[in-house]
Amino acid sequence: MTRQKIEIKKIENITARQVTFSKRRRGLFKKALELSTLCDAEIALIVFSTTGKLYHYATSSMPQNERKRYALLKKELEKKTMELRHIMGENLQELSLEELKKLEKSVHISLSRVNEIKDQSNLKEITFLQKVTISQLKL
Amino acid sequence: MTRQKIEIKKIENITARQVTFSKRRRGLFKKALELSTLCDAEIALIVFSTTGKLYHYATSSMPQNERKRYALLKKELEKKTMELRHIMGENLQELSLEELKKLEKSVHISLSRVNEIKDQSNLKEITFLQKVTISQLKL
DNA sequence: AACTATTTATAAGA
DNA sequence: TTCTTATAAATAGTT
Repeated sequence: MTRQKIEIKKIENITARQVTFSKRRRGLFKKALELSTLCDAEIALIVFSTTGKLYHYATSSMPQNERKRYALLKKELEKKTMELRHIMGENLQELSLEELKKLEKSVHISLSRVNEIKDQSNLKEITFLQKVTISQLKL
Repeated sequence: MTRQKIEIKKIENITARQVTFSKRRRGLFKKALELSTLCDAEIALIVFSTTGKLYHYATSSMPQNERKRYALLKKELEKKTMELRHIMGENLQELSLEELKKLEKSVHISLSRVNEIKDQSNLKEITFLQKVTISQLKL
């Protein structure tokens, strides 16, 4: 990328490839760290060299291996699924009074946002429908 | 890194953070792809945004099953995250008229269920107890 | 979503 | 490997 522009294809010269690998690997990990820091994102980065060496980076909140990452995703999905159910009025028995209050608050916020949307020109067509629905909901 | 040098620490402004996240994420994935191509390295990169969105890259030599399972789960999670947002009144601009109608119907069903729960005796008791507690606090 | 002034990354050379 | 440096690429702030 400098002194001369290079084409992005496998570097055949082994020495040159190793040098580039070393330089760019450092750059990549640095960028990953910066992104996670700046944007509060969770990142996992694993690099295997052709020589079999492994380089690894993961934000502290990111589980260290594949299985754990999968479990995290699964848990996250389960959580979202349950959240959705609650919002849809299912399994409300599971909720504590405190949680029910939060849910009510959420629904209120949601409805005020729907009202904001009403004012937007591209949704003018459906304003009528929304008015009818909201009056039915008596909110 | 340009126009002005920035300090590498969490960006507090949400809009600015999202913009930076989008830009740098693209940059990071590009760099990952270049490294794997130039140096024939195997790379796995996973980025989780604060909004719960998942971005993933893995060289083809990463185990097939793992990637497929992951991709599937990722898709589900993104779908659920979006559904939740819509229900919470966010990103409603993305919805078609047809989808908005469905959402309205869902909210309607949800609210009637919440009303059912309200009528249940165990909650009545809690409400009563709460009233007592509140009146006590006012003394 | 584009632009552009700078900063950062890096290819080649030492 | 490490440093240097000319140049390519990335990107922060702006529009």
